[in-house]
Amino acid sequence: MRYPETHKDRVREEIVRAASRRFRGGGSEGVAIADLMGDVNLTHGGFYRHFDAKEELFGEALAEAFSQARTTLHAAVERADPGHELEAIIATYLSSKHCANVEEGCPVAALMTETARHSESSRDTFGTGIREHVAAFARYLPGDTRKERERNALVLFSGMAGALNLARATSDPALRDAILEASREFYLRSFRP
Amino acid sequence: MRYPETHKDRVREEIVRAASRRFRGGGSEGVAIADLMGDVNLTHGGFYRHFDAKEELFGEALAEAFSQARTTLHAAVERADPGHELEAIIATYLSSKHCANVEEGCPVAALMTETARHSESSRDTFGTGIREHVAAFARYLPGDTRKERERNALVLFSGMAGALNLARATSDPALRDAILEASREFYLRSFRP
DNA sequence: TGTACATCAGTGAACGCGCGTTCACTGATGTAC
DNA sequence: TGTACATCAGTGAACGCGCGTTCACTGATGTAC
Repeated sequence: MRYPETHKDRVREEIVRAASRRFRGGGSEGVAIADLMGDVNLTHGGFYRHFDAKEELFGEALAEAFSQARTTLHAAVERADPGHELEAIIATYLSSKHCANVEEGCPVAALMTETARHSESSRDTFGTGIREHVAAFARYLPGDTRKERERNALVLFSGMAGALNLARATSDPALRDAILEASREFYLRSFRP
Repeated sequence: MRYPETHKDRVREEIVRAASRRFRGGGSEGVAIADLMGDVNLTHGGFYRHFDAKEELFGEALAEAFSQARTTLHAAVERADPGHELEAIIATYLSSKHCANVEEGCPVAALMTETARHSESSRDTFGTGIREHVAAFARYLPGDTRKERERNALVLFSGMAGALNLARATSDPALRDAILEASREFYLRSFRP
């Protein structure tokens, strides 16, 4: 059957979005192409009308995840009272909700380790994502120069990603909440102007 | 051929040590049993004389990695001048050497994300490892009560693990060193009594 | 003391399964004439 | 206006490979008699 002109692009985007969620949840190796295509009600054979290889999709899914993460944090900042943006960033990132939602959460936390084993192109996407992320949120961190604020942003985001991962790795809910709360308090105290 | 009485135990330990390195380097899925057995000059068939399944080995390798990590940090603390133990811990953990040596490094940094997808037994091993680690090093952190010192230890180790992972994920050596140095400085400043 | 048998770590072929990738085919619609 | 052909997203069978796991076998040494 013949499809409307916009059809192919829309399907492609749907695949990328589905992959972006799935990969964050289970890693690239943990998700089969047939599963991904099933998410958008197609069969595995059609995959190669849209992508040359699974690895190509991984890179695009990574970029999509960074974009989503940025949108989420931006929204939190927008909702915050003026002067309390940093609190909003920390509270959002280290929330129980973010902890429970790997699939819709930060790609750095979810894919930090495994991206090292992917193609150079995917690693570049990861590096770009981080630089953009830091550039976008450095203004809410203390520091006299932009460079200093960006260094602080790197420390904050890498530290929070570690805390989030550790919280996710523990099976004891009490310990999980303790990690999140202790980290929220610590980073807020450390970086509040 | 018949082997000395201690033979089987020694081989088993060698497999666990090899696996402990390999799994940290490439994750469980990234390493085949034939590779592991090759590391100790055996073939894959013999594996099941020592373990019921690959997952059993993963758990033991994880425990071995925690033990190694603890030994390394203890040694660093022992070498430090009295009163400078925390500096030694931070400098060792966030060193370029640790960053470059995934295989011999911290299992939390290397396997945090993927352990969530393993057996309950392996996840328990991970949780126990973290609790022991925190209990062992909390005394070098500030805090009026043991509980407070342990909370600080959780924040410190999760934060450092995040920084180490981010450094490892970036392909740009300058950015990598910047992350490590900024984090060393930050955590030292934050936790020095 | 010598002989037959048991033991058991290790070998390597084989099995089975999952999964990435390929490919011949489908069928609805657009286009050429 | 009608007819033959081209297009191309999607289908599902098939291929090939890696790898976890199984299994019959090996062969050196210990043990029973």
